[in-house]
Amino acid sequence: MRVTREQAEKNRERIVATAARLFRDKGFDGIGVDAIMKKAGLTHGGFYGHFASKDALAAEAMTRAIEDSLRWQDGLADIDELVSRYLSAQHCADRANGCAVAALGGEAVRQRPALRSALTDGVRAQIDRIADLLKDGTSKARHRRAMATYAGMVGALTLARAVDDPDLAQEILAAAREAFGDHVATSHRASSRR
Amino acid sequence: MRVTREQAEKNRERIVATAARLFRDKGFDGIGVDAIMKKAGLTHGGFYGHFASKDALAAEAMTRAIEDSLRWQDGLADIDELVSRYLSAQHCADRANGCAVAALGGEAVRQRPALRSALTDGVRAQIDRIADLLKDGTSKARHRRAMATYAGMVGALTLARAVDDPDLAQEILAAAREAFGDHVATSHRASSRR
DNA sequence: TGTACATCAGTGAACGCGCGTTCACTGATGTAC
DNA sequence: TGTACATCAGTGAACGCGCGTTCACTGATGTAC
Repeated sequence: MRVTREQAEKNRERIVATAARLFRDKGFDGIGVDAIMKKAGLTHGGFYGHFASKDALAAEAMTRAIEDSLRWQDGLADIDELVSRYLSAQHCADRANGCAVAALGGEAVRQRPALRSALTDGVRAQIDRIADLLKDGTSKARHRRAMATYAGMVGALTLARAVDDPDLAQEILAAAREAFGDHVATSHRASSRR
Repeated sequence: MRVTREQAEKNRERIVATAARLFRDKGFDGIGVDAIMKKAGLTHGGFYGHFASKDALAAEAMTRAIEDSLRWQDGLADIDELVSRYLSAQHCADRANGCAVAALGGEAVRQRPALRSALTDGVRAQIDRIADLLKDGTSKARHRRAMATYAGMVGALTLARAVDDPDLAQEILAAAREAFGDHVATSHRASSRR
């Protein structure tokens, strides 16, 4: 049954937002069009009125997921707080609403160019944001440290989620929080001056 | 046609070894039983004479992949060399023969317990190995630094592979090599003494 | 050592299910007068 | 503003392909005598 244009647009939005969460939670191959549409409160048949293919939705969903993962950091002015939140038990447990790069980075290599491009934009944006929070050094040096810090964050989250022992997971998160918090960002600077 | 028991055992081995490489290259959902058997020089029908299911093979292949990814480090006595090799352009390009944790860590959450358990063993072994290469500090402190270093390595490799810009990928690898090489392992120690 | 039979590793056709995609249809919305 | 018709968002059945799994069969290996 037909629906207002406004409502149709809202539906489309909801599909993208739902997919952005479900893909992060279950992976691109782990969730189907049918399940996404059902979760969005629609039936699968209408899908192709909104998107050319599942891949096309995946690319849009990745863009959305990247936006989501950056948004929670808005207003954070402290690298230590950023790192603590990123490496929190909460973020570790909540794949669906967490960092898209950590959740989908490993699968992205095999996805469409548009999707990889969206992810790359997200990586760049995240590196810039971390670099902005590092106070000392040239822009170039801060970006270098930001890349290493971001790598540490993504890796620690990936490891903590992959491992089947909750204690080990917590140890990894704690070790990374200590290593990549601001006091070490400082020591990185010191070492790169050597 | 029947084959020597010895040959059958070799075939089984080859299936596991092939799968260990193909899964790392294409992901668990990205490669089928048919393709694995073909690559191993057999036909798919014989598969279930060797394994109970694709999942069962995946668990064995993960164990094998973990062993592979640890073996190339044998004889390395220098943390800097370990980090350099792990974060080399070569390792970045060669998913199939590289670190199983970086290649499959993101998908492991959704796999069988046996597979996750194999991966967890691998993570522990890798952390121990890095800790052994760090010369100063208590065992506990070295393990803490090893976890952060390993996280940085896995994250940097994941990011470099995920991104669609080769220049950015190289920058990330270079930044991580600088940050997680031994001179910074030293500065980590310094900072944890603060 | 040689022979006869049982075993069983590997083959390839076939099955069945899941999932991406298509399509005829419905009925509410949008529009022309 | 009201009426008549065209449009089209969403529905649900159906299609077709890929893939994990099964199975009857083959013929070489393994074994009993």
